[in-house]
Amino acid sequence: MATMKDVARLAGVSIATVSSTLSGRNFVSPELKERVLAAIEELGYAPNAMASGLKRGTSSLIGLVVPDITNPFFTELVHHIQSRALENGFNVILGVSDNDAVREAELLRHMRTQQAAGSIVIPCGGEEDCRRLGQNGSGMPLVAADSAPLGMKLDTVVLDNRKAAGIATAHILSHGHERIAILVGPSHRFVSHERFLGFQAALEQRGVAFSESLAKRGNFQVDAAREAVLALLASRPRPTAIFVSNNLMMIGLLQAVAQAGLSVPKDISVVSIDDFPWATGVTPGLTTVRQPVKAIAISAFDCLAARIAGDEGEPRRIVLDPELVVRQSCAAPA
Amino acid sequence: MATMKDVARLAGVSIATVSSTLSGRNFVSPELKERVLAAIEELGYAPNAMASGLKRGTSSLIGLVVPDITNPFFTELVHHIQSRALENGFNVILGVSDNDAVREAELLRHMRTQQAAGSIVIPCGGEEDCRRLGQNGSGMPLVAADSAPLGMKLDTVVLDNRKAAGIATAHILSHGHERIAILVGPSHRFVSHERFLGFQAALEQRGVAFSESLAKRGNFQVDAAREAVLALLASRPRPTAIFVSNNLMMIGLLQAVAQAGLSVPKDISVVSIDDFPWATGVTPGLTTVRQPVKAIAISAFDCLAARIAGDEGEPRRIVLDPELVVRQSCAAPA
DNA sequence: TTCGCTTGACGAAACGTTTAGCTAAACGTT
DNA sequence: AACGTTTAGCTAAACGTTTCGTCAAGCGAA
Repeated sequence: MATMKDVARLAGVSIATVSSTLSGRNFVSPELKERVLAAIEELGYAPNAMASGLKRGTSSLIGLVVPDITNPFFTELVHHIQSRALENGFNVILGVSDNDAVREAELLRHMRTQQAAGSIVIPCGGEEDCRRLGQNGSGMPLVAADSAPLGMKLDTVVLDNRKAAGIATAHILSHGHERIAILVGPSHRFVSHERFLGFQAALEQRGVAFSESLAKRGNFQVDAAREAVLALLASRPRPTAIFVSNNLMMIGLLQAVAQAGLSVPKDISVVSIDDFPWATGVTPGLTTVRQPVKAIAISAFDCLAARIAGDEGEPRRIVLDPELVVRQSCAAPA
Repeated sequence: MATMKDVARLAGVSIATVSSTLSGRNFVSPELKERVLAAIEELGYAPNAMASGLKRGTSSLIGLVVPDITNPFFTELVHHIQSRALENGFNVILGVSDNDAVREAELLRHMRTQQAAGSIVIPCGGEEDCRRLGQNGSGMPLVAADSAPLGMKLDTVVLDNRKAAGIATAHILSHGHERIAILVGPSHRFVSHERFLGFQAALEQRGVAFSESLAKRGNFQVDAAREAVLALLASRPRPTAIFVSNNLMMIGLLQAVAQAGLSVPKDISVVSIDDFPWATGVTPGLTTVRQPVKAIAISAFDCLAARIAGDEGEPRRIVLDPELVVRQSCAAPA
């Protein structure tokens, strides 16, 4: 592999001149510049980011740690963060924590070892684990996105979860439903709690009673949601609508409804949080609350970039607004 | 950020001893080992992969370049490659080429600059672009997965695309269909071509005529597929079944069928290549040909790992078998 | 005691960059 | 002509590791 030394020798200049040519930090005469570029071309020289990073004490890598890349919401987030990073000259090291806080911490150590200039994490743990993230003494800037509780000593970028649940619930209520069930995520997660509160608040505002028996607390995954919905569908009186607080649980719901031989929205109305890329491919189209995924991604990256550039201000919290996407899965009760 | 020097000073040993303790390459007495570990703990020392990589002339990074991370098939591939890599002590730099061969090449240059020990690429281009990948003179080992044409001078890991199309088509034929349409991907892509050939061969074997008017050539994307299917559904005599040669086109198909007020499989049967994580969430369940995603991922990584370890053998081609997953989207014609 | 041998630990030289500091040539002033 | 000033380009010292060769101490054998 050719090095600067080789380029310098071939071009008949010093390595400092090669370096200056490449970085543009010092003036190099057009004549030498040309010779250097020709030598680079001829040797197929590519700079060595490790050497340069070592010397400069930083890298153009950022870490990105997500709980589960197959969840389309996270996939899209990764996608947007990656492309924003690329536009800004950064490469992304991807880590999948698999919803395991221990692995998450381990991956962040990896990022630090790789000298990542900073990292973005979508915390998978409960509030306790998140608090530990906040005490990241590593010196590597860290930004938490999506499921960051209040009070982390970090920049955080989150959805207004209460509002998201609120507009979903309000939409259901506006069709005249009164027995509305909810699928809640894992109780130790901040996101679940917020969405649950938003749901309750919306009911209360409309004067509709909340019944604990209609609240199913699961784990944000497909299977648990299916079982929960089967139980709901078997109960009497059956709820006429279900608010589903994330996308994976929506899949479980669809499975359960099909299995019970019922149909949406004739027998039961549903609205969920998290839009799907394929929400338009199913019949009926699913009414969902869309997160501003791209805006979350960009805000998170830009926060991180600011920290990398040396911003030392107080931790910021950016809260973004959801948007209701009305399709056909919510209708008036039978 | 603490360095080995700091650790050495605090432990009262040389940096060589610290290095030996960490790498285990030389024997260190238990006593010193303990002092070193204590110092590491106290200082919160983390090794600097750039320095070590620079010295050793290699890194524990691998590049992974995919055309489009939001396609669930690629998402899953990324997921499995990432976890296999992690198990083997590698971190993954993710690059999304966005189906652009220029960007793909650029990303591979990035990987090289970052001193990736090797890269896995899912080529997005046609045969011409792929051939260029084969002449990668960079010295960085490269493995192509999923859509690699024959004759690349690279290790390749691919699905048996002809067989995949064959078993899908045979399944359709076994229900008695005779007017079978096909949605083909972009014609310059090897994968499309192979799947098309598999389709034709299966028809021929059963003595069913192939009609060019029932072959719709698209771009593997949702929108084009929807339009193509709308045209097919409007044609008379209408085809009774459609073979869809990838997952995104399947979404387009579902949209078109809903838009035309028809239903699967009553009015039209469908079978597609690429299973979806949510294929079970739609009604009716989609009959698909599943790619052995995990096996592809593992093979690709293991090939790369062998090259990184110094394997200098001839380029290998690993061909893996598809599997038919029967659900409810294919029935007898009306 | 002396000699070689083993062994745990160390010193110092790389790895490929960046960059501070220097040199010498070229120029404009007086 | 002598002087300072500018400037293109160079030299060499880092950056934090790994690793080769060295060294001193401890040991058994002669």
